[in-house]
Amino acid sequence: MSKDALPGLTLCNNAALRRAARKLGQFYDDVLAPSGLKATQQGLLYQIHIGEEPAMGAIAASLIMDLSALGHTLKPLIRDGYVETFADPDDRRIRRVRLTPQGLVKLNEAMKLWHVAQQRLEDVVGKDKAESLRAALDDIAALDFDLPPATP
Amino acid sequence: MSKDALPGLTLCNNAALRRAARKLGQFYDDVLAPSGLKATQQGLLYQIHIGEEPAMGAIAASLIMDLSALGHTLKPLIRDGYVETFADPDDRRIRRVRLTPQGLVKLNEAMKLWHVAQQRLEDVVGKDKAESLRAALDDIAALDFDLPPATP
DNA sequence: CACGTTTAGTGGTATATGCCACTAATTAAA
DNA sequence: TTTAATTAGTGGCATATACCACTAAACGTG
Repeated sequence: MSKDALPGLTLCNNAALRRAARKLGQFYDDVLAPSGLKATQQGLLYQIHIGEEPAMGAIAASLIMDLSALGHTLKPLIRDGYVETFADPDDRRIRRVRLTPQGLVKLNEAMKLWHVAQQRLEDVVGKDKAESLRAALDDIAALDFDLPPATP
Repeated sequence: MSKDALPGLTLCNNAALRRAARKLGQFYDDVLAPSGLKATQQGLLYQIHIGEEPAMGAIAASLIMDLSALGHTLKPLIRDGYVETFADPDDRRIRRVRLTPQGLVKLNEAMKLWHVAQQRLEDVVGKDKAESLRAALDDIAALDFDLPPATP
């Protein structure tokens, strides 16, 4: 017994989620490491890729991420030349995002590694279990906890 | 249709996990806000509390967190006087951690709010579903992806 | 059309987390 | 016991993410 030195007592849904996220994040990051991308970056490039030059707000909404957080996360990818932004000509408030050619190459490279990670995980936990886990996580992501306001 | 502007396509286990973690984290953070603690901090205080003056390494192992990350996360809590560290007299490499009296007070305050969040979540998703989700997450956390090395 | 409001992003600040290099303390080996 | 290897943390640097205050652009109304 070297690992679990303390009782996990993971009764907290949020704590359990973060813990699992750290674990899984490390795994995906490890597998993706040869590409030089983190799993979060690969995921972001992918999200941009599947969108039609998505606006930042649209990406943030899809990822359930704060808009400013997205802006910050995007910076290293822009700096490294994988992504570029441009103002929407019809509404100059809107900034759209697209992959550069190098970004697309890098994404393809990372996707190969992603498949490896994804496959290895599903080998370990089982395809069904992984699928139902994702479904449960999507449920969480889709929840609507409107804090019961006084409706004044 | 204002929310999901892009197709979620959450096929990636890791992406789904992070997305759910952002969502749930925001919810717990919102509910805990009156205490001035983030959900991560409440969880960390709790983990310290249930341990017997745990060593940093033990806490990090329990939370599946990098040791240095734990050190960083601990800093604001030490600065705010909720936590203190001290060297183990039998092995001065080891730093043990404990709550200060104020830390205990703050934890109790935060736990009340935590119960609210936890309850509200379980009201929304259902107790069984929450429980099985936690079980699945604990499974993930307990996985052992030893990258098949060449075993030289 | 001028003014107030809403919408989309940016920049600053703070926490969360990880990796790496380095130090201190222990332990194991020669 | 003197030295090599292991263990526990620290500090620096980088990304991930959030909230807030602020700017700019578009909208809606009188």
